Amino acid sequence: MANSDLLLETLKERGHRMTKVRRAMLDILCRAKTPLAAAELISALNRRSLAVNKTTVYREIDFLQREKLVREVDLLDGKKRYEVLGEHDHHHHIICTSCKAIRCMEMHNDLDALEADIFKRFRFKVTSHSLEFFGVCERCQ
Amino acid sequence: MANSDLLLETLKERGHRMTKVRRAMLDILCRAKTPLAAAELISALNRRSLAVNKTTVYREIDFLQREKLVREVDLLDGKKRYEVLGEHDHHHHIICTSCKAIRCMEMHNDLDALEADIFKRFRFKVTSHSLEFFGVCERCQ
DNA sequence: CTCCATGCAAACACTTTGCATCAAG
DNA sequence: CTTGATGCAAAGTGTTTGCATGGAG
Repeated sequence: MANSDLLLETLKERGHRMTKVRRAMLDILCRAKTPLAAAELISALNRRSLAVNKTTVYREIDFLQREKLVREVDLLDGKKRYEVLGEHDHHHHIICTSCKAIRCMEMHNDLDALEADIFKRFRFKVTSHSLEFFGVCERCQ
Repeated sequence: MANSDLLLETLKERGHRMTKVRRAMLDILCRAKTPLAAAELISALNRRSLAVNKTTVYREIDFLQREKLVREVDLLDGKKRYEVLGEHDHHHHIICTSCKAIRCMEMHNDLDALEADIFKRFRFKVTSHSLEFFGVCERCQ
């Protein structure tokens, strides 16, 4: 989705170290077409002949989240998933409850009006939202 | 939120048994102002002097979900939460990332247009969605 | 050389399963 | 009685912690 070189540059500028795992994880996350769970990340790393420990992966995910380069997504399948937080590629997910396929869906300013309304009604300042759609894909219908 | 007697009646009509735990859980879920996690349900049951095993609680939650009386909600705090699925009380949640307070927010036909659009674009039939807002509540700002 | 990054084992939190017993209808 | 509900212990799954070692800058 995004360019991992850009993200690496960002981290460098912030004074963070560049390691093989960090580079690979960012690259994998950037190329992923759907949010990845920790186990999927580990598999992907292994496929690149990187035998990374799960602890490292979880810690790196934490790090990338703290750096605001990655965010957590919950698709109600019992594990946390992660995706890179691109500059402008705001999107949501469509999950087929039959075949479990996940697909992303671009959207712009989708909930701005709603969030403004929430502020008016509750003085609650929305900083993020999660919005996922569940249903049946064309093939499974 | 909803009336537990109504739900009990529904279950009875479908030929299901009525037990002390089932009655109590439905009542607790109906009175809850926010979705409850399994541990919270157990505490609530204990407060009513019902010493219920966690296995029973998880199994009852499963049952109520299969019966479409309860649905799972994920508020990104690491545990599944559950709430009764009222007839017309479609709502979403607003979660303060500072004090963790949860509040519900009524909404009507909120995403119908979006879901119609999804069907047009992907032939994907949306059956449900999850939408939660994260941010800072008035008091924590 | 100094920290941050990593690996390993063990602990943790939450949820599920297997099997024996109990109780609603 | 029959079948679904319950309890208990144990296992399962995903994630986190403590501590020693390794590697980037």
